[in-house]
Amino acid sequence: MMLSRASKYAILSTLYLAEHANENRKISVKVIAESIDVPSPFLAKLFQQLVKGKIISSTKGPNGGFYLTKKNQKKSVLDIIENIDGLIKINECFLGLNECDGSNPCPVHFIVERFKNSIFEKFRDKNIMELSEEIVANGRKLTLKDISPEV
Amino acid sequence: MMLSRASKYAILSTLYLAEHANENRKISVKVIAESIDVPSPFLAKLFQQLVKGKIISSTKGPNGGFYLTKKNQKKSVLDIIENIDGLIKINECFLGLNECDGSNPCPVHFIVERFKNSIFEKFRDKNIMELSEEIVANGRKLTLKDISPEV
DNA sequence: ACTATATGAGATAAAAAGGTCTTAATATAT
DNA sequence: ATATATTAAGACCTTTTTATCTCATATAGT
Repeated sequence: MMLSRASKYAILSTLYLAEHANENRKISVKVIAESIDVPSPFLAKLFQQLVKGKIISSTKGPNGGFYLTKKNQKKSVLDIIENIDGLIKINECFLGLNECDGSNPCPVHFIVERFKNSIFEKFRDKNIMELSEEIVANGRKLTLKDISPEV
Repeated sequence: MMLSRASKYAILSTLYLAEHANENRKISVKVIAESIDVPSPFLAKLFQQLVKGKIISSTKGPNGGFYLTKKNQKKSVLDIIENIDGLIKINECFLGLNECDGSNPCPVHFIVERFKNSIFEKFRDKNIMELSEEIVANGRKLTLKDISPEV
C-alpha cells in the first residue's frame, strides 16, 4: 500500500510532461530532472521504461525529448504505478498479512479499503491529462524542491 | 505513509505477546517466530530494540522470554512504529513532495489525511491491550502464515 | 556528410532493507 | 557449582532499491 520512490518520480515527471510538453515541444530528461528535483540518470532509466510501456513518448536527437501523445494522455496514474512497481504492492495488506479480505480482515482492513477506493478514483478513473488539468486549475506545483517563498 | 516489514513484524508479534504472554508466562522468540511465521533471528533483533524502547519486556535464562508488563500494555501501536521506523515515514506525503499540507496540498493530500486520521484512531488512541482485545473478540488470527482451511 | 544533441541499453556502484551467525551475558533449576 | 535455556550485542551477509556511468544509436540542422 505504498509507492516506491521510482513510482513517485515517474508520476511527478509524467504530470510535468502533461503540463509542459507536447508533440511540438519535447522536453529533455535533464530539464525535467532539474525542474522537479530528481536525480537525472535515474529518471532517464524510468523514462526508458515508461516509453516501453507506452505511457510516454520520446524522440532522439536535437530538439528531441519526451512528451505525451493524445493516446498517452489517456493513460492513468495507475498505469504508471503498474508499469514501475507492479500492482501487487499497492494491493497488499497494510499489516502484511497473507490473507486479509472482507471476510478475514486485519484490524485496519476496512479503513485501508476505503482509502484505496478514494485513491483509485483519482489514479485509475481519471486520466493523466484530466488529473494534470485539475492540478493546474488548483495552482499546485508538483516538485520535490523546497518551494521557498519569493522575497 | 507505509510500514517497513520490520514494523509489521514488530506489530504482529507484540500483539501476539499481548494475547498469549504475561509476567508468569514468557514466550521465546523461537515460538513467536514460528507462530506468526517471521524469520526468527530478524525478530530477535527487533525484540532487542523494542525492549530498549520499553515497549516489551524480557528475561533471560530458562523459562525466560518476552512478555508485556502492565505498563507495556499501555503503549500504542504507534509507539512500536515510532520505535522501529520512526514517525517521519508515516507522515510523509504520499507522492513524496517536500511541502504538502492543507494550504499546499498534493492531489491526494486530503484523502491521505482522512486515512491517516482513521489509522491513528486505532494506532495511537488505542493501547496495545485494547487493540488486542478487540482483535480477539473478533476472532482474528494475526499471522503471516497461510491460514489453510482445516480438513 | 558532419556535428551536435538527444534517447536507448546495459553494466556497474552505492545505499538501504532484510536477514543470519557467533559469542557473551544472565537467569533458572538441579 | 554446574548445566541449560534464553536474551543481548555486534559483526556479517544478501537482496532490493536507488543511482551512476559508458557507449551505442538516432535525429536535426548545417
